[in-house]
Amino acid sequence: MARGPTFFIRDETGYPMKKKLRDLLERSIDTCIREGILKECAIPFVEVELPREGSHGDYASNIAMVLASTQRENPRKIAQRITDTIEDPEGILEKVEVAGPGFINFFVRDSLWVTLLKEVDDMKEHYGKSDLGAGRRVQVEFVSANPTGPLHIGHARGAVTGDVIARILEASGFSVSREYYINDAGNQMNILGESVWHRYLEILGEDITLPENCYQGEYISNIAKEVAGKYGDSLKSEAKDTVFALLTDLAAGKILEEIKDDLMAFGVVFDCFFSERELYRDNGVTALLKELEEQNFIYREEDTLWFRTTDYGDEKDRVVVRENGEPTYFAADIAYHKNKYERGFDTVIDVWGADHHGYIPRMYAGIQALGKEKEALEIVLVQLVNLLRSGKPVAMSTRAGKFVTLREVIDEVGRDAARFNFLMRRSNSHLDFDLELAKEASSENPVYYVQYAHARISSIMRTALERGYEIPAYHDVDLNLLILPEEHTLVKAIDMFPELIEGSARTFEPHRITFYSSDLASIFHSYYNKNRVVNDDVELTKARLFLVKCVGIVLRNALTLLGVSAPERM
RNA sequence: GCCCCCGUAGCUCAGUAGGAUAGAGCAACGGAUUCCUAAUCCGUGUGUCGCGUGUUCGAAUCACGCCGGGGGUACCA
Repeated sequence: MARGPTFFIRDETGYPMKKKLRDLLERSIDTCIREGILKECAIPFVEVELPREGSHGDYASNIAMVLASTQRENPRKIAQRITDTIEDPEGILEKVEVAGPGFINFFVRDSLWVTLLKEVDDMKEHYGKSDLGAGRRVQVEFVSANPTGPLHIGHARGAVTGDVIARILEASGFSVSREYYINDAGNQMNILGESVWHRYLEILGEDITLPENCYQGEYISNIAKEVAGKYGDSLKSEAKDTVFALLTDLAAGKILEEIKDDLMAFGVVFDCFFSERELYRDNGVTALLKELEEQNFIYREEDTLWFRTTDYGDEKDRVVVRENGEPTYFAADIAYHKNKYERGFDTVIDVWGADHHGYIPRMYAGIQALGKEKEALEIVLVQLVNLLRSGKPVAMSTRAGKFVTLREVIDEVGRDAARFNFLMRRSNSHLDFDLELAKEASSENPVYYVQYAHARISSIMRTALERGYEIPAYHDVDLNLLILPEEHTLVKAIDMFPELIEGSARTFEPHRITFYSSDLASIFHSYYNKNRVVNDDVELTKARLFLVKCVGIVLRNALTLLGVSAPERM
């Protein structure tokens, strides 16, 4: 389970049926206490869950077992007392049973299931959304790759993960800003300019040996060509400092534009690209460090400035200004986060590659020195990707400029398949990304499995229209005709969608949506193969059309959250 | 050495807030299409949930200790 439980007030939502049952239980317990059937106590959070086993009812609660210790009483007895006291004025329940060590199992009346679909029909593309975030301002910062080369596949997973977290939070009622931090102030930028310089000389016919630390990719030569085309050999006579700065800016600008294009093609759009250079404007970083030094978060050792990160659980203190007077990346990062909070974000989410996990303690130290609570920062780690082709590792070397770019992945496997495949694992675990598998249009590729379910539903709707049916709304149909167990299974799955999103939002776990969409598609495909939606019975057809329409809405909503298209035909 | 992540079926992985008899896909084998899309479905097996101790009514899940894999341990970014 990831971080972030303090993000929400706990039981604010819950999907409709669970909420109803929770209310019944809470009222019953309350009554028991008032009438002396149970001892006085604080009522804990009442959990209602979906039992694995069908014979355990539609829903179950463990509340009696939770109460057992404070009540000093056999949980089965407590369960029985609560059960006996339950009032069910709406007539939700078929029956209630006490089972096992003290579970309370609820069997919901058949006719009630289908009423849950009204919400789906009413809300349509908004079904599943909530107002949990209550408009709180959240920033998600992700990708943030140096503008020294095109995005490669290693960046892709972070890009999708951050993007979908942002989408999920938006759907949960947060006001979300997506941000890309451009590290354009460090030494790597000078090397970028230098790299272009050497290629420029090469194009002008000089023999060069590229220094080992320079970027070697072909894109550098392409930029150099443009430079040569524009300036001819005039740059050779300019002062080197000026030329390097010019080349750096020019290259970084070009590369950044390319990065933006690639991200756009990947369905990832940022609200803000924040330049590290901004932080240094008006001596911003220096001023902040001085302030922190006065507050004793920072101490001086000869020419070096150290931050007391050990005060916040870090292994050792960290340098913020080097002996040579250059601030470290960490120094800029403190200033950057200060800037984030000054812009009014209540919570800031950093999506990092897992190889940066060692920076977590110092970042938390940083924001606490700024006077923020730990809760104001959430760090989501995304594990690295193993790129494969037909099961074999694809060798990559960033230094030599040999890597598979994001653009190439999108071109080869497609945006939908790429995105979906990156979300098929928890961010926390390593991901094998197989290019051949990802572009295969078959049952091996879950993205098509889900999309196919959606396309199939669209097809059913087309057939129905051809045969003179209208796509029914909730009040047009007799939902009591939906009596099959698999129809109830579908309704239950649809019903849990809002809570699923809530869980994903709370834990920053986009993969839950991926798994859910596969599950729902599976239930639907099975239902489809077993039963005819458009059949000889007009009323039954209408009822099933409505059900299937709801499935389609939820599939579409789930795919939309993943940034994956929901095709009408395939 | 220290820190973080991972360890669940032959393989890749889920496991929703500690719940009842542990799940899916793939792989293997056998079946399903007069009719809404076969990119689909149905059936057949598999587990010391890495090992151990503890916490409690109850542990894959929490705590501690081991074992194995990966990553991090810069005045690099």
